[in-house]
Amino acid sequence: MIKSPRGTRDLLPPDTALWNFVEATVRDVFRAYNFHEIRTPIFESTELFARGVGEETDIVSKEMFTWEDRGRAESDKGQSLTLRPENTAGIVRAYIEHKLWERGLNKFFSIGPMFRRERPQKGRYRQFYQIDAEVIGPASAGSQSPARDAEILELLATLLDRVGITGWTLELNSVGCPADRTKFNEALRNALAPVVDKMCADCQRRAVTNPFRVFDCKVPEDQPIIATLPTIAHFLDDACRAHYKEVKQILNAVEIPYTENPRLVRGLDYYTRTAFEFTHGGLGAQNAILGGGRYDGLSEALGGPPAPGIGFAIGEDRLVLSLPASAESVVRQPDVYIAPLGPGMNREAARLARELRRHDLVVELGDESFRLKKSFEAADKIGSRYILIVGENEVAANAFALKHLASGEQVTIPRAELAQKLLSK
RNA sequence: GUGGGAGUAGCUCAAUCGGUAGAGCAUCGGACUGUGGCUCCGACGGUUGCGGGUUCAAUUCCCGUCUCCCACCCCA
Repeated sequence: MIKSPRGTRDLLPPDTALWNFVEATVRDVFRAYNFHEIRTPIFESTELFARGVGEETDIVSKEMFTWEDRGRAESDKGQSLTLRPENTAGIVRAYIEHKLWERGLNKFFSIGPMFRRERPQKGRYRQFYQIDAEVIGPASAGSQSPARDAEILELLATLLDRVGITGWTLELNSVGCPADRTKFNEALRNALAPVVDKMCADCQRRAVTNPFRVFDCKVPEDQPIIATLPTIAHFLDDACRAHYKEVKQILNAVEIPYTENPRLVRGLDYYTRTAFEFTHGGLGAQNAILGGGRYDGLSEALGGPPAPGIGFAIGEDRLVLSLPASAESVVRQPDVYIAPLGPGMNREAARLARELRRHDLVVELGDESFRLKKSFEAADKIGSRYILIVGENEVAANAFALKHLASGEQVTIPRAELAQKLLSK
């Protein structure tokens, strides 16, 4: 049997209804904040991600689905292409390619699949879905304002509330400018050097490869040491510090609760200043529903003009996993099951179904070969409100037996009044 | 990529010491030819994830492999 490839999965009804509910709600929220949809390709040139996300990141160095184009044209041959592992680089590429700075401030959202070649586990798939938003434009259009950061965070709080997720936590930090991070990194290495041999094996490795990660250590014995290490907050320059402060003050003004986490870092190279995550229990080790931050230097890194921006990516799979159990039944059930009874009745049933569907009723259609009992069972099974019997007697009288399945109440109703009856509760 | 656990009918799970693979639910049919849900009866359903090995005999023991789950790593 051919199975779906590792780390991919089929979304089936009724789960798809839940996904559609989430996406419809998300679109409503974006509309209120004047965000507009952008759709970019699902694969891009490999170079885009190498430069945009960063050669040294895990994503680029070992998680991308990459192949070489076999195109016949010389210009295509050997072109290295990659299934997008994230969406920000592609959107910034589109910003540059279409000279979107001419439009001032761009507020985009996008929903679609991303691909990373990781080992799957709960809430982590090789094809997964992200709901992205990006605010990008020239600084003169206000793209660098802390007001944009706060608006994004307030939007997210609204969005999670609207889809029905409770118990989320907003974790907030500022990772400063690249220069701040260089200074911090150096200070961290210096602080670790004399104590690292007293720490666990993982930390000893992290101290070399990625000192930030030492903060993630869960070994109790290491905590006193970690408490003494410097945090990025001490290394922010005045402008970054002021920016961060203003973001927090606006959040206070709009009453969005947040937790400052000076140890929060993000894995993609392009982040500057504001960095954030919304976390949720019940997701196992992958507890981040979404993450994001500011990327003031990304456009230039990709060969574009200066264009500060901020964005986020929601893991839609994780968002759905975080929904309360009460969110399960959002499927609209049929209003009526039409039961043709006996030879030649399919034709009349089809005409009736067509009429009723024009009134925006949800109609399921049986088959004339079914015994009436079987039609009833089928109508029950799909949860239809009514069953409509189309037999010889009904056709002759041009009036049909309509039975309410839950109450058992049955009436004979003239054809002309059918739709009205079905529409009225 | 590393470590651990699990894989038996569509689903949830049994199967004693290695001895011909079973139940509930679901599906289909019948009791019941134009009136459902309940009940009863019956049927269908399996290369025990896949491949190899040991054995008279493997769902069971061994090896490999695939997938999922958990953790690491990392991220959404």
